[in-house]
Amino acid sequence: MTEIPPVLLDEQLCFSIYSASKKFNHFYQSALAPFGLTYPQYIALLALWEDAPLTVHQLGDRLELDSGTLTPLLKRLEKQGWVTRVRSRTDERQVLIHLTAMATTKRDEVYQRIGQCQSLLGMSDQEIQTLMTDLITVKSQLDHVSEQRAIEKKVNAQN
Amino acid sequence: MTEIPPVLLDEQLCFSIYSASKKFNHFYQSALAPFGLTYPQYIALLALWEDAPLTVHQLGDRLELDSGTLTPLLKRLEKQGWVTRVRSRTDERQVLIHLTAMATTKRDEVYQRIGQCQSLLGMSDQEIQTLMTDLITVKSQLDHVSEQRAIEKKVNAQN
DNA sequence: GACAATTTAATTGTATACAATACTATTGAA
DNA sequence: TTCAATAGTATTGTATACAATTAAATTGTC
Repeated sequence: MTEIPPVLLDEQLCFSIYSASKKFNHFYQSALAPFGLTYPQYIALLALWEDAPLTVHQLGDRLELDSGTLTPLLKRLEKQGWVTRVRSRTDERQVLIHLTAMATTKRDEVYQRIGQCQSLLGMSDQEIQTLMTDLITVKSQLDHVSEQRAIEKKVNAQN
Repeated sequence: MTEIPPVLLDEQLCFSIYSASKKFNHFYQSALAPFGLTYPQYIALLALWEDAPLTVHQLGDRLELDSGTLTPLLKRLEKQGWVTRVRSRTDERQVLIHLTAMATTKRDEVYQRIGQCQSLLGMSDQEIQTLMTDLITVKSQLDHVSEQRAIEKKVNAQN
C-alpha cells in the first residue's frame, strides 16, 4: 500500500526540453524567413556546408533523421535550388546530396544572420557550453535506456 | 572585410535541444507503449490529471499548443476512451475536455510507470533542477526575442 | 556465376506542429 | 437592441517525424 507520487508537468525535464525545442524552432524559422528555410532544412544545410556531398544515409546519421523525413525535405530543398540529388555512379543505391552554387553563395549570409541571432540570446559561451554538456549526458542516458529495452525485447522474442 | 565565422552543427545549442527532445519523445513513446499513448497525448493527460476539466484553450496555454494540434489529438484520445469533449453549456464556443473513468483509474499506473523510467535516467534531483532552471532562462530569452520581432514587424507595418 | 542476405532509398500510413482561414457564439459600444 | 469586434474552436494546407514496408542494387558464399 505505497502511495504513488503524482507526475507534475512543470517538474518534467522532458517537457522543459520539448517546449524549449519548439521555441528554438520558431526562433530560427523567423530568423531564416528571408531565406525561406525551415529549421530542419537549415540544419541539413549546416551539415552539408561542413561536408558536402553526403549520402542520404550519412546526412541521416548526422541529423538523427531517417529517409522517411529526409527524402521529402531534400526534395523541397532541391526544388528551392539549395541542393541537387544525384544517384551515385559507383553505387546506384545511394543518392548523393550536393550543394548548388546558390547554396555556396548564400552560406555566409546565413552564417552571419544566425550569428547575430545567437547573440540575442544573451548567454555567455561558458553558460551555453555547460548546458550542452548536461544535455549530452541526458541524451547518452536515454540512448542507454533505449538500448537496454531493445536487448530485453530481443531476449523476449527468443522465448 | 570581416571574416564570418562558420556555424558548426555540433556547437549549436538548438541542435542539442532538438535532438534531446526527439530522444525523450522515443523514450516516452516506448515507456507508454502498454497504454498506447504518444508523448504529446501523455502530456495532455498530465495536465488534465492535475486539473480537469479544461477548455481546449486552457490546455493549449498549458502545453503551448494550438487548436490545430490539439483538436485532432483530443479526438484520438476520445476515441481511445481517455477523455470526453463536451461543449460548454454556459459558453457554446468552448469545448470542455473531461477525463473518463478509465483515465482516472489508469492514472496511478501511468504515474508509476513513468516514475520507474525516470529513475533510469540516473540523474539526481539537483542535476535535473539545475538543467531545468537553465532551460527556463533560454526559453524566456527566446520569448523576449520573439516579442521584439513582433514589435518591429508591427512598427514596420505602420509605415 | 547464381542467389540469398544485406544495404540503401523511397513509399505509405499515422501523428504531431503551426500558420492561415473559416465559422459560430459572445460581448460591447452606439 | 443592433451589429461590429472579439473570442473560441475547427479546418485546411504545408512540413516534419518515424515505424513499417517495398524496391532496387550490391555483396558474400558456394
